[in-house]
Amino acid sequence: MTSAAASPVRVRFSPAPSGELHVGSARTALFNWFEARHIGGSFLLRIEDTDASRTREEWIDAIGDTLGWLGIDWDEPPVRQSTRADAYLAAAEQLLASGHAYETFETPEELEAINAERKEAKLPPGYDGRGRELTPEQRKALAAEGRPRTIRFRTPDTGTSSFVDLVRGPVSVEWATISDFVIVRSDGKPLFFLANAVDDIAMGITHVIRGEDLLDTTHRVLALRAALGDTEPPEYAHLPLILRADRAKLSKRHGAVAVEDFRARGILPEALLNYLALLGWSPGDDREVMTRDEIVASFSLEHVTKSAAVFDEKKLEWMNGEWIRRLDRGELAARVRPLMIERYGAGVTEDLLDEVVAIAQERATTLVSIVEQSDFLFVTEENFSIDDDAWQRVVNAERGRDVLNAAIAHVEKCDWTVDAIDLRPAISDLGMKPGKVMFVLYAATEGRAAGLPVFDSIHLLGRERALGRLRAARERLA
RNA sequence: GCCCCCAUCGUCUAGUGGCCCAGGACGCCGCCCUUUCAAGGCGGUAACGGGGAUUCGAACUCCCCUGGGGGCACCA
Repeated sequence: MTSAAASPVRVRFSPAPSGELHVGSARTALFNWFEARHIGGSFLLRIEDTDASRTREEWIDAIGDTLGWLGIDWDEPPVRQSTRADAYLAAAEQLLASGHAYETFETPEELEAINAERKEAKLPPGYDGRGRELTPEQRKALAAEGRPRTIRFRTPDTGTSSFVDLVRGPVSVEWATISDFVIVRSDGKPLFFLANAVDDIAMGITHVIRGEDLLDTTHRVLALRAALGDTEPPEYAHLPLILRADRAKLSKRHGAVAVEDFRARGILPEALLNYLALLGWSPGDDREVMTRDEIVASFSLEHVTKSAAVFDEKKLEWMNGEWIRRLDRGELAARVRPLMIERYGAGVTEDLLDEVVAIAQERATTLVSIVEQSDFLFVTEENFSIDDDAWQRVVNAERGRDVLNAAIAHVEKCDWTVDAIDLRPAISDLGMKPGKVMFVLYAATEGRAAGLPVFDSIHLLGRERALGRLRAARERLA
């Protein structure tokens, strides 16, 4: 037995590049990374692109970008499985030679027939092992017919496969329920199980941390490793799945599931990382808003939960608001700037950006909400409009016209500072409670009944534009 | 159909036999503050799926049921 110091922890995140990075995958990546950084081990990246038909180059780059955005770094150059076919095929040959695997020659139609039979017999889909005892001559003859050749791993007929999962404890299954599975396809390409086993051995992976959807495959991979001569299998930790609100699996068909979707919506990486860390893990105390470093310091697979977790976007947004408040103003401005420029173009000056951020930071929940709330500053006067609900409230207000008149009179002659613009005294003079009628001013100047603090907004708008909008509202009301 | 995993407030979770007639957070509701509100403060609502067993004592252990999820293919 080697000591812990002699065998440092090595974990890997191994996405299949068949789309944008899903939050579930991101969570898996995060937990691996947390474990590595907590222990001081290595975090590696492996691109599982053995299935060329599902792989797209741009997804590979996109995954790297997304991980980078989250602040995840990796310690060695990523391994591309598509470049390692020789190693997998060599392993397959080794298994063939040792009798752990064998060649079969069924056509797709024949396999379908086998599955139909098995279904009839109430057996799980799979293979019936009919090719196991073919003689070399028979195999040669079958191949000569031009039949597809695959390589299958011979699973035990009896006995039990078991391993101890770091989060679930002992897990076992009867071998009789697992049929011989394909490790090399008829097109000569290796399959997941083989590539996985070979690479985990080659990369010296010590801890496999992945989603619970892969729990059952562990028995196969372990058998494969043993057949390949491996004597030091890694530890396995299967993370609970992330579910939608209706407890169905989180999928791309319903709402945002890609990390990039949340990024586009103005979720901060700090917040998403923090939220994801708490889906299936807790520090064991009451802390919730935690920095990456705090999470790394406290992380332990022992505190990983066993049951599936529902992804709660409301809580994510709350947490995002917490993070928006924690950033210093300059940093927040830097995060908002690109979104502002994308949306409003050159009109976004540094001064304006800085002021918008200053007044929005206290209440915002997403970056995008800050951008949206400041739209009234960038719209031209011709295009400025008040949304229908807000206007209806103004129309229904008892003394909307009086409020507008008072505001106009004040704004016409007051000093141009936020403090001087304060319209509360003018409204109080009318005998009204400012808080009750302020929405009239929000509607007139910002176009909606609620938004960024209105005195600051008027200040930002400038006297002429603000007066123009207030007067326009007064006229429209007449 | 077969196999595997899971089960505390609506949601994320704390809880590892007495500290629990179950704690925190989000959400929701109410009140307060207030320049609207998506912010802040205070308070409230709300859970151990059911049944057995073990024990002086069970949310915590065991069994059964129920429920939820996952896997099984030449996807990963």
